[in-house]
Amino acid sequence: MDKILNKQYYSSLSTLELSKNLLGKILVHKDDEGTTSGMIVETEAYLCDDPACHAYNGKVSLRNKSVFEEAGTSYVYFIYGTYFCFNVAGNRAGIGEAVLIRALEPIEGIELMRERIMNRKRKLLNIEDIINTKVCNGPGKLCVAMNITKNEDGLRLFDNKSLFITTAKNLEENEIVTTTRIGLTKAAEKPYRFYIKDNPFISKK
DNA sequence: CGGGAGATGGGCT
DNA sequence: GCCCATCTCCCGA
Repeated sequence: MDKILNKQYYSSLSTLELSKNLLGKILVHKDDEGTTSGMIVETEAYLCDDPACHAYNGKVSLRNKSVFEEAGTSYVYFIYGTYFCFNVAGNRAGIGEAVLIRALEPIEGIELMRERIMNRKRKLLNIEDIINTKVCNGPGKLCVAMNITKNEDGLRLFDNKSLFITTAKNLEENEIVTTTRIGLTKAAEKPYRFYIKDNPFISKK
């Protein structure tokens, strides 16, 4: 039986290790509309000495405070006036590091995910993707599909009944591809993006 | 096909 | 005012 990842799990790994280790795990969100879940297939690491990280320069604001919380805390932020991105804080409290969840392979609640994407005001309607159940292939899109918003910011994923990550199969090192991050203007060359080799649900090659 | 532009709004990363 | 860890559409080839 899959178990909810606990506090010890999150705090025992470095943020880079956590980024790789979360691949293959299951993200679950339960809310009024139902349960959605998916296997994490793509992540990116953001470290505290990294110009692309929201915690770079150490300043804590209302927006980024969750990235400084203890490992295993959710950090959700709003971007491009349209989307949310879901991260898991890494390292210990006071150190601003996080893992961005970029893509999921849907498991539970696929119809609900489809509905949410179809019903959006600003449309997310790549019909080919929706037919192929690619409804979580990107950080903004998976937040729509799983209904993750600012309300889900700052939750302790190891101690929460509606939003958490569970164990699943462990991946071999050779199933993980390491490459550069996507969409950045700063520190774009760092090899901090990880995804499951040959998995069709990643956001892009 | 690949590249570029546009939508859109909160926080100044 | 301008930036942005996005996504889709549309254009030219």
